[in-house]
Amino acid sequence: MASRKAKITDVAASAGVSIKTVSRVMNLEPNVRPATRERVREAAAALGYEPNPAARGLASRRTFSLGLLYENPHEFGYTQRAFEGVFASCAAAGYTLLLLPCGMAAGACAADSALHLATQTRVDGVILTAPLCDDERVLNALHKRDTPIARIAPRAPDSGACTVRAADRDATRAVIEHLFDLGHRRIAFIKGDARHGASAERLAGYRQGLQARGLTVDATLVAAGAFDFDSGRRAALRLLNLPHRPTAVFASNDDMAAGAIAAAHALGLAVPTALSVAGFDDSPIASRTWPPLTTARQPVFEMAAAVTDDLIAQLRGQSDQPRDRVFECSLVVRESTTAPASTVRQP
Amino acid sequence: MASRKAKITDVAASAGVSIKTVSRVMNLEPNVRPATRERVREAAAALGYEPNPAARGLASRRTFSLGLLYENPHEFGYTQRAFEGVFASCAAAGYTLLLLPCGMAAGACAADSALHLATQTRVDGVILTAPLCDDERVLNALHKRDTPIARIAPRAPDSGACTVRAADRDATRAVIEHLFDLGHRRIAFIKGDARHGASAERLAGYRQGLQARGLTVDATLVAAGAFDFDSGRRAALRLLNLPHRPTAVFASNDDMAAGAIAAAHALGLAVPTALSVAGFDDSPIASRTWPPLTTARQPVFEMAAAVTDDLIAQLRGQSDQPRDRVFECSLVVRESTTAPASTVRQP
DNA sequence: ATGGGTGTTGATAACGCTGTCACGCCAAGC
DNA sequence: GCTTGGCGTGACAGCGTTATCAACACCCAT
Repeated sequence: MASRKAKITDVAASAGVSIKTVSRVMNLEPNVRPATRERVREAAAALGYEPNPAARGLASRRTFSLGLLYENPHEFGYTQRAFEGVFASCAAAGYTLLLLPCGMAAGACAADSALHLATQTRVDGVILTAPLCDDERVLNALHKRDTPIARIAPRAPDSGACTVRAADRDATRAVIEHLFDLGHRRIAFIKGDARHGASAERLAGYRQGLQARGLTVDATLVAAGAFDFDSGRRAALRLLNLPHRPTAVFASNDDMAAGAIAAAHALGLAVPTALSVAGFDDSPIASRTWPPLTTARQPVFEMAAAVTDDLIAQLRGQSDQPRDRVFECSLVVRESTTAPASTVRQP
Repeated sequence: MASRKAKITDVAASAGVSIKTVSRVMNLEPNVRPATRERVREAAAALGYEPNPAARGLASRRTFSLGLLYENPHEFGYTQRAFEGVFASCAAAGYTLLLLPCGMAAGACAADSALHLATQTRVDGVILTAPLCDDERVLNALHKRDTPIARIAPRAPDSGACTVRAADRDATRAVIEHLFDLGHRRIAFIKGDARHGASAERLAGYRQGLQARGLTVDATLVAAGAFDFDSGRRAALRLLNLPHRPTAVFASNDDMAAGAIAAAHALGLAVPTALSVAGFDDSPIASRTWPPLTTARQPVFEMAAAVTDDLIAQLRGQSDQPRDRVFECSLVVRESTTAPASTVRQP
C-alpha cells in the first residue's frame, strides 16, 4: 500500500522531475517529452496520486465544477432526466456537478439562490433549467459575475449563452394532427405554466395543428394549467363538464395528462373509448398511467448532455460562439388515444 | 458597487483588524470581542465579501461538502425526496452537496464510483442510500479513506456510521391488517429488490400481519419483484391468473403497486371493487394512479435530513456516538382499497 | 562560428485562507 | 506587589497546486 496521501512533490521525486513537470502531465499540457510523460504517469499511478482539487482551484482560479440550477421539485421526470444528461457530460469531462435547487425553502427566492451559488460555491459555469433560465434577476446576477451560462428550454435563444430547446411547436402539432387523423374534431388543450417558454410554443403548435387540418380554435376548449398533476385534473374536470365536451384532450405535459385521466375516471368516462388523452415529454409517468399515455418524446437526456458539452467547450476556450441547439421530438403512440366513439363532423 | 472580488485582506484593512480576526469572525470562533465582531461583520457585508472555498479547503483540509451516493435512477420519488432532505440539512449547515450517481454508466461499478468520489472530489463525508449502503466494496473503499458515512435504509445498523431507517416491518403489518379488517383473506405480496434491507423487513411485516390475524402464509401468494413498475406489473399478472386468485395485493413499493393496477386493468379487473391494491412509500406516483393508492407513508425527507444532521454533527466533532434512528410510517388510506366483493372466509 | 527560434525543464512566487504560537492586557490569588 | 491564567489579537508559516519566467539544449539559417 502507498502512504496515506501522495502529493505532487512525492510524484516529482519518484519520477525524478520537478513538480511543474508533473503538473504539466496531469493537466495534459503540451511540450513534455513522451518518455518523461510516461515516467510521470507511472509514478503517479504507483503512488495512487490524485491532485488536490482545493489546491488546484486556489492556484488556477477554477473549480472544475458546474452548478445545475433548477426550481421545480415536482417535475420529477424532466428534472431527473436533465440531471442525468448533465452529469454524464460532466463526468466525461472531469467536472464535478453541484445541484442547486432554488426556491425550495419558504422564503428564498430564485435570484438569491442563484447569487449564493455564484458567489459562495464558486462554480465555473451554471446550467439553468426552465423557468429559471428566463428569470431576469438570475441572469443579471450571473452576468454580473461573468459566470458562463447554459440554458435548457429558454423562451428564446440568447447571444451570450449556450442554449438547447425542443421543437415544441412542431411536436405538439404532430400530436394534434394525430388526434385529428383518428377522427377527433373537438380537441381540448391544457396550457402549461406561463413562465416556461415551452408553454407558449406548445399552444402555438396546437393552433397550427388545428388550422392545418381546417379546424378553428375554440377558446372554450383551451384551459389553464401549471404543469402539475392537480392543475391538469382540475382543467380536465372543467373541460369535461362543458355542454359540448371534447372527445380528446391534449395536456402540455404528462403529469397534467395523468391528471386528465384521473378526472375522466372520476367522471366515469373510459379512456380512451370515451375520451382520448395525450401528453408531452414521455416522462416516467407516461408509461405508468392506465392506459399508458400517447405523448411527444423529448430527448431530455441528450439535450442536457449536449448543452453541457457546449458549456464545457466554452469554458475550455474551445469554442467562441455559444451554440443554440434545437432537438426534434418524436410522437409516441400508446393506448390513451383512439378513434372517438362517434365521429362528430364539424360543419 | 464594491470592487470585483473582495478578499479577506480587504475586509481586515477596512475593519482595522488582522486577517486572522476576520477569519475568526467568519468561522464563528469564540474569543472575539462583540464590538470587534460587529465591526468585521459590517465591513464584510459592505464589501460583499464571500470566503473563497478553495483557499479555505486548502488551509483547513476540509471541503465543507458532502457526497450523496445513489444507484437507482428509476426510483424517482424516493431518491428525489431523500435528496431534498439531505440538501436542506446541508444548506442549513453551510455545506455543499455533490450528487454522485453510481452505476449509471454501462461499465462502471458502484465501488469504482465510490472510490472516485472519495478521492478525486474529496468530500468531508458521504451519504449512502440503499442498496449502496450495504455494498461491502463501497463501505470498504470509504473506510480505507476514513471518510465518515451516513446510511439511509441499511440492512442493519452499523456501529461506525450514522444510520436511519423506517419501521418497515410495523408499517407493512399495519397495511396488511388494514386489508384484513376490510374483509380480505387472500392477500398477496409482491417482494422488493432483495439487495435492499427493507425488502426482507416488509416481507416479515406481511407474515406478522397475517399471523396476527390468524391467517397462514400461502407461498403461492408471494411473488418476486424488483421495486420497478414492470416487475410489479408482471408479478400481479401472475398472481391474478392463479386459479384461486387474491382479492388484495400489497406491493412492496408504490411503483410496483402502480404496475399491479395496470395489470388489473389489463385483465379487466376493476380496482378496488374486484381487487384492492396497496403500496409502500407514498411516493408521487401513489397519488397519480387511478384510483390513488393506499400506502404506507415514509417520512423520507425528514429521515434524510436527520441523518445528514447527524453526519454533520459528527464532522464537527459535536457528537462522538453515531446515531441510529428509526422513523415510524403512517398508513395513508386512499381509494385503491375497499372491502372485497364477496368476503371469502378461510376454513 | 553566430544569432535566433523552438522545445523541454525547473526555481520560485503566488493563490486566499487557517493553524500555531506569541504577545499584551487585566482580574484574581498568594 | 508579583505571579498566574484566561481572553483578545496579530505575525507568520504553511496548505498543494498552477503561473511566470528564466535557463538550457538543440537545430536551423545566416
